[in-house]
Amino acid sequence: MSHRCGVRQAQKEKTRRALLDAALRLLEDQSLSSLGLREVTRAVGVAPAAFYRHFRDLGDLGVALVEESLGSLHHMIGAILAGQDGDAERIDATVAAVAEHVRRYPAHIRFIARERHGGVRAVREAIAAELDRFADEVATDFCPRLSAEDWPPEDVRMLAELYVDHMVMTATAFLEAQAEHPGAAGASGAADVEDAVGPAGAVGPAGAVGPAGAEGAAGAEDERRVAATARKQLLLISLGRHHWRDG
Amino acid sequence: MSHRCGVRQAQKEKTRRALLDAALRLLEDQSLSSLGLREVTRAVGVAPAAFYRHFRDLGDLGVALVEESLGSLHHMIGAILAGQDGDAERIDATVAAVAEHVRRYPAHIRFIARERHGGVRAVREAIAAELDRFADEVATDFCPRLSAEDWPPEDVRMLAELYVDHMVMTATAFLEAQAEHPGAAGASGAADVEDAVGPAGAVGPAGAVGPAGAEGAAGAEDERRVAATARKQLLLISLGRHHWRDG
DNA sequence: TGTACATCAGTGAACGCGCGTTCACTGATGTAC
DNA sequence: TGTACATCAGTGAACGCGCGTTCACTGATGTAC
Repeated sequence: MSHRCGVRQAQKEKTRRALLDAALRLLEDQSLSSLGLREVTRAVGVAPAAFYRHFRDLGDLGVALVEESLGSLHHMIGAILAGQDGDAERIDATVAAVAEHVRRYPAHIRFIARERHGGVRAVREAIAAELDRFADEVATDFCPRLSAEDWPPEDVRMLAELYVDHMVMTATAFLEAQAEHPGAAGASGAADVEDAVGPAGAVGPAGAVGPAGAEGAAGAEDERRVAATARKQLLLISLGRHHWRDG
Repeated sequence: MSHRCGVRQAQKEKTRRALLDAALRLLEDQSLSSLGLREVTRAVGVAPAAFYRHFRDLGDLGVALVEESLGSLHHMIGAILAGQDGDAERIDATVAAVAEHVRRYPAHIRFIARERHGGVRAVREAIAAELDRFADEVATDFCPRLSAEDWPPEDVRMLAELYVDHMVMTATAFLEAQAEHPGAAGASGAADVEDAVGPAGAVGPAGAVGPAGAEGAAGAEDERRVAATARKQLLLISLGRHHWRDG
């Protein structure tokens, strides 16, 4: 048997990663259902037939990209929801974290936004399932806070879904704001996108959401506007949440 | 000159409509960037070359579909926002109207949801511009209510964007709920989709959102759940809105 | 009303092209003894 | 350690196919007199 062997396994994994990365890059300018198998293998530099050693078809590759794209978000949100005290602080931290995430993994976010309602059923369903799990987590993290006020479970779920949808909405808005100014700092290739600990080039610009921002000028302002709107909307939702059980 | 002539103009318009309708139907199962020109002309029953008498390319056709798909929503929302008194009543009316709209024009809504972040730039931009106009209208309709309480313009805009995004979100959720049970009543073809005054077959099922509902069974319940969640979320937002200027 | 000419929506054949998939193969890596 | 055999990731050629676009054309509709 060949489970957990050595060099060959590693080389195969390397090609697989290259296929995923190349596809993700190509998907910045088109949707999955118009992406070509030969287009991907050409970008990687392997024969078209090699594709089939890793994926059944492009839908299969798409499903793999979904898990990769949304997996990293889980930890981020969990950490934020648990760690903060006041509403305003938690909201600021959340919006800043979303902005940073979009900066670091723009292609992943674009992929999710594009394929969430895209033309490939398997991918749509994978995204829906993952976002559902997301809402579960948010509900669980909020539950201790809310059940003390006697929130029925379906109301907790309702709130969690509102938060998740708003997060996706905000991430997409950040993406569009950043797409306006192509001359940004974090113009990294597809290679280092999966390093869990981000490269230095990706940490810097995230700080620019705050005071600094010697960037591509036009886009940074859009980004601040998106952040301000998102914060206000979350604050308004928080106000509603506090008065929910009043009457 | 031939402006506003007779038979020939009418025949041309008829073919154009057939192309739009056929494309919209085909787009229920795929995205615009994977739709083929020949696929559309084949469905209509004309030669591929005939397409160019009406549209430059499929992106051009897509932009035409955007205006058609979102145009009908303007009147609906305006009428609802202006006409109701209490928060709960207005919310109920809005959610019911969105549900009915999705039932009547499912393909239009699916098209907007799919192409809002899809692979064709011109179409994305057309949708963004139209949704922006939407937010303007909502802001204008809400302004008299809110400026009495000294809402700054950017806060009004923030709220309007939240409402528009929530409406798109809700419409999409209804769509997915209805997609679960294909045996619904309003299974009309692409032909009568554009009649402003809906056919009898389309008015019926919309009423089923309320008490009745002798439908495809599984999907109707999903739909009620989506409606209940949307109403609660809008109610929560209303609560937040009322307390917004408190501090 | 009738005739001669202009317009132009739709035709159908042709083109070159890149697609997804298949197949027997090669040769480096892994395994057994 | 050395040898003989097995595995299997990647090759490259071949296939049939449908694509978008072009072009000169046809014939019904529209216009001028």
